Formats: sequence, structure tokens, C-alpha cells
Amino acid sequence: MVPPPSLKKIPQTKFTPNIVKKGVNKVSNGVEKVRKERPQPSSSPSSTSSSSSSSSSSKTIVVEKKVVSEEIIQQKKALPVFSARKALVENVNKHSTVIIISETGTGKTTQIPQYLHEEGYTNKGVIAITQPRRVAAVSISKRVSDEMGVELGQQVGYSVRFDDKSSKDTRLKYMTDGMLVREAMLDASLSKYSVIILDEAHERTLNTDILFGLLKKIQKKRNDRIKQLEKEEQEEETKQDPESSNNNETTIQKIKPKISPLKIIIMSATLDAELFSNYFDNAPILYIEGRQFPVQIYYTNELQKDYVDAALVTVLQIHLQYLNNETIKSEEDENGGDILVFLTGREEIENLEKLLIDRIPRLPEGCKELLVRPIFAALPQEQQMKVFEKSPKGSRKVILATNIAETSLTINGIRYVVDTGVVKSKIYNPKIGIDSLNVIPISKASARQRTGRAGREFEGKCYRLYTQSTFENMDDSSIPEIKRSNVANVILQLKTIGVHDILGFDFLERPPLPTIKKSLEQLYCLEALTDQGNLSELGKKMAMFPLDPMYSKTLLKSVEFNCLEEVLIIISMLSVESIFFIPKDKKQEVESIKKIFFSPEGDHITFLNVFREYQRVKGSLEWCFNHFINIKSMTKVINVFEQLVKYCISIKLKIESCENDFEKVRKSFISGFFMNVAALQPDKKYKTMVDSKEIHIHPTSFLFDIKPQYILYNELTITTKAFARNVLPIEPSWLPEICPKYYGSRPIPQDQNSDSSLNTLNQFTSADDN
DNA sequence: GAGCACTGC
Repeated sequence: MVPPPSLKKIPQTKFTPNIVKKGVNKVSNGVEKVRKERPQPSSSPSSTSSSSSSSSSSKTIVVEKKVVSEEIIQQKKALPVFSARKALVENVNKHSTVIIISETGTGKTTQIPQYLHEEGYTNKGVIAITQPRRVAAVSISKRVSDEMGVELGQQVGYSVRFDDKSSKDTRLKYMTDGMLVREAMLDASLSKYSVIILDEAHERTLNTDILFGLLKKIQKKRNDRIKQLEKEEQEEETKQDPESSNNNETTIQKIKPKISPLKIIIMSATLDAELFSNYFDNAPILYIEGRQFPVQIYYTNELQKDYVDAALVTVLQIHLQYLNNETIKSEEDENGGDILVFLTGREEIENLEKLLIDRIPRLPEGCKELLVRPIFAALPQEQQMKVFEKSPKGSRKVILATNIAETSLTINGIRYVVDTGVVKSKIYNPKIGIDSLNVIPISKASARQRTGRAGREFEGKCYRLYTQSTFENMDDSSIPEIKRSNVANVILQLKTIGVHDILGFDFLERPPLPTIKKSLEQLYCLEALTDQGNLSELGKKMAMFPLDPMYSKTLLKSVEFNCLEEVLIIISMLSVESIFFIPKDKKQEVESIKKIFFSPEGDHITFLNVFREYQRVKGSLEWCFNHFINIKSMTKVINVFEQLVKYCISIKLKIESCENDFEKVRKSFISGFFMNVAALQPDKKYKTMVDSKEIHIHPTSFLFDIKPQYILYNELTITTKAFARNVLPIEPSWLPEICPKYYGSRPIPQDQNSDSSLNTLNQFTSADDN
């Protein structure tokens, strides 16, 4: 028997199990008392239906074609949210906005829309429920349509990109938050909706944050309009002959507005309740208790310098406990005892995987078999599926995951969570206009979310590989996306919706001022905005496309170069990451495969070659497999391509091919990416032509060894150095030719960062400030 | 000679 590897003791510092809220008094029916109460101007939907008591509700469930099984009816009643129904409905009737705080597993997302439907809210419009992720929108709507016994796509539907299962009859519409933003671009008042529920609001996705501002504005506008119409009615009434009351009624009926108030419901996990409530004029906060099993939390005594090593030790320690602890043994034998480890990225995951596999042969006898299962987004689907396979008896899975396992997917059978306390996060730096990807500490909210992954089915344990004081010093919640992203696209969307004064827009939390300015500048340079800061004709068209502004500009300008077809393909290819999945041990093979597609005219043309070949073999799975092509990525490319083609046709763009005259393609990209150009220096480094910053071609680029004199790149990411990704060679003379406004007739700037257009820009942004 | 976390339209 081999003794266990030298395990560092992880001190068994017990922490209050489970997620505990402070300062709230739970009410026995499962809802916690409404903390704040303040009647709001808007009224309940229709006085007749809203006053109906909740007990009459069960009748309406079976109205539709299919019969709802007794089982489903019982399941619905057993959900924690069920006992909260009355209080929920009353609050929604009384207030224009309600904040609902709930842990996982209360059934809020499936049930609350049904309650509101049964209470008559769908008589006046559609109830939208937004989700940050597509899969959630689709799967929840399926469940709800089953519960209501209706065909999916009829009364209950969903709407996500590339897939819309909703119809004129749809009353409950589950959709991604991004889809609702898109709808707002077509109908700025979202007039078909009577209730909009922002679910998972605590995640603070870019789109949810845009919706916060939009919905608040729309709600106010609708209420003002209603008040105004009521006032007009009253005036009308007093003018009328008081005796002819019949007549009077019909007149009012006629001018009665079709407009109805908008109810907003924010659903979130605990932490940001106050922020939301304050933003919505002290909207009431309701708490629904969840059903989470307790999770014991352990901290380390001291800081762990090497958290991958600490994770290794902890996993083995957990694994060996099984041998000497009868309680643990019987618990695990009954329910399972899989381990979930949170790491930051592929590299760490593969390192730890190797370390674990090396140790497995040396584990003592009597140990369960240890199955190592990596998962991260870029891993091909087939391999991802392995984490969901149930561990065979006498074995245990160790899942090594990125943040993908924090919210995006749920794995059953997890008893132990090992949390390294770090995450990779993309942050935009407006000063240099570049994203950087950094490993940073997670927030308390994130730590709790990770912990919760161990208590979904039974009691669990969470090993935090950091000290308790480290935890206490973490931020309460992660920095929302809107505060760490380039907002050029957000601005384009808002302007399309009619929000012209971006700085004056009532954001829940505003993006940093330098970011707003930089993004406005960028849009101005792209000619999406006029000198006055309004959307130009080009800008209006750009906003229509589900692309970042530089890409939509490229796409629209490629029409003039008669190569829209190629540009559409290339942009579709660039819209997904990792076309190639390169297994760790097959680098050499992959390099030779890549050469088949290589074009000296740049990565873009190389991707075009991949796409053409994929088309030629009709997407053959075998071909993909043999060429290390990620099938899921290519499927998405085709979807994006088809969607873009549809948009192009709708605005009557001429889709032409340039055959093999790729110079046209390269010139098209200049019209969108003229600011992303660099020149080779004698020392073999590149300097950006706009501000003389040192950059390097990323080694994954096909041009890494070739080093053309002048390059254009799609993105720059800072990791160890500033790396340009997706590179194509250009001629410097093309710059003034294609962008006379930006480069003018003066020589290409090489060494100074002055730029005449920036003066205009400063005036322009300060003009917008007012 | 480096290494992209995760979503969404």
C-alpha cells in the first residue's frame, strides 16, 4: 500500500452552512415580509380580473387542449413559490415594479408568469420573461407549456437568436435579454407587453442592464401618457351634459387609451435587492425561501500561493476520506460523491488533469476509481457530455471546470466543491481602447454561487482554497459587464431606440465616462454618428446587424468592393471562437492540417478557405474530425451566415462574389478596421500606426512566421504582451484611399499619436455631455 | 514562440 501523498491539512474551519440572509424575518408561508411598501401611481391590469382570488386559479390551468397530469399539478403545488402566490399577486397589483429575491429551486421562473396569466395580466398584453442564456429560455418555456397543457409556440413560446417559437397567440414569452433589446429597436415602447420580468437580474448582463434603463423609461412614459389621457377624459366629461350619462360612457370608451401600464418584475438572488429597489423608486422587495441543502464551508489557514497544487491536494484528501470515515462512506454510497473544481481556464484544467492522472496509480487500495472530467466552453461537445455521465458504482468523478459550471450548466451528483477563488475576466481599458484578460479574485456572490453547486441534491461540502479573511475582503458582487466593456454597440442600439443623450441616460450603473467618450469617438470615426452625435444613415444600417460596429461597417462597405459574399463568410467565421480544436498532444498534426487552408493573404482568407471546403464536403462529420474542426462552431457559423444574408436581402444589398480577387476583401476590412493597423519595425516588432504602441502578432495567427510589412488586425488582447489576433497584410496606400477622413492626404503617422480628427472629436463628445 | 473566462444579438 502506498501512503497518500503528503497532504497539507486543510483546517476544518466550520462556517455557517448555507446561504443566509441578514435582517429579514421569514414568514411561515414562505414569503418574507415586504420590507418597503409604497403605493405607486399605476393600477392593476383590469379591475375585474385582478381582484379575483388566488383560489380560483386552478380552473384555468386545464382550459387548453391537452390534459395536465395530476403529477404536474401536484408538483406545482409543492414548489416553495406556491405558498407565496397570494402575496406576490397582491404586490404586483399594487405596485408598478416589484423586486423578487429568491434562491434557486423555488419555481419562480416557471410559476410566477403562470400566476399572472391566471390573474388576467395577459388580457392586455404579453408577459415577457428574459433570461441571460438561450438554453434556459428554451427549456423553461418547454416546461411551462407542459404545465399549462398547451402546444409550445402557442400560448407559451420562446424567442432566441436563430430560433423563434412564438406566435400571435403567445401570452407567456420566454426570451433572451438580447432579443428583447432587439425588439425595443423595432418598437421603442415595447407596446405589446403588459408585464416584463427580468430574471437572473443579479447576473447583470450587458443586455439586462440596458433593459433596466429602457424599461424604467418606458414605464414612466406609459404612465405619463395614461395620466394625460385620463385628464383629457375628465375634461371631456365635465364638458358633457351631466344628464346624458349613457352618451357620456360611450364617448369615454372611444377615447379610452389602448395603452396599458407596464409592470416590471425584477427577479434576482439576494445581494442586489437594495440597488434594484432604490433604482425603481423604492419598489417593494419580496423574499422567497429556496430549497437548498446545507453546505459546510471550509477555509484554508493560510494563503495558497499555488492554487492548482492546493486543488490537487484537496481533491486527493476528499478522495481518501472515503476510506477512513464510515459516515462519509455510507453517505457517498447512497447518493454519490462527485467533486467539482473551479479553475480559470483550459491550461490550468489540463495541468491539473495531468497531475491527477499521474497520482491515480499510486492511490491506496480500496479507493474508489477516480474519473477526471475536464469541461470548458471551447471543448468539443462530445467531450463536454462526459461530465454528465453518471459515475459508475465504485467510482467518483472529479470535474475540472471553468466558470461554465457556475451558472451555464448544472451537473448532478456533486457533493464537494473545490473553489480556487479566482476567475478570468475581460476588462476594457478606455485609455488605450483595448480589452485585457486577467485572472482576478471572485466576488462573494460568486463564491456563494460556487458553494451552492454542492447542495443541490443533498448535503455537501465546499473547500475554499483561501482564508476566511480573504473571503471577507472580496467584493460583494462582480463588476457588471456594462462597467467593464466597450459600449460602442450599446450606444448604437440606444440611439436606434431613440436615446440620444447617452450621458444623461438613467443607467442602473453607468459605464465609466472615459469608456462612453471613447466609444462615441469610435462610432464617430466609423461615420456611424454625425458631427452632432446623431445616427447617420450608415449608423442606422449598422445598428441593424447583430455585429460589433467595426464588423457591420466592413460588411456594409464591402458592397462597394463587390465582395459582400466573401466578407459575410469571413465575418461569420470570425463570430465564433475556436474553429479548430487542437488536442494538447496533436499540435504537430494540426499544424500540417492548417497548412491545407493557408493563404498568404491573411487569416481571414484562410478562414474563407475553411468555409469553402466545409461547403464542398457538405459539412461531412468525418472531414471535420480529420481536420480538427469543431462541428458545433461550424454549425453556428452557418447560422450566423444565413442570418446575415437575410438581413442583407432585407435592405437590398447586392451579394456579389469577388471570385479570387481578395484584395477587395482586404480593402473592405480597412473601412471598418482602419484604426487597427500596424507597421513592422526594423527590430521585428510591430507598432500601431495610430498611436505607436508596440504589439505582436499572436502565435495562433497564420502570419506569425511571415511578418508582413503592414498588417490589419481584428482584435488586440493584452495577456503577457499586446497580441494582435486575426491578421491580414495590407498596403499603407490603401488607408488614405479608403479612409480619407481619418488618414487624409498626410503621411501615415508612424511615431506620433496626434491625430487631427481627435480635436473635432473632443468638441463632439463635450457637446454630447450636455 | 504564446496560450481565449463566459454569455448574447
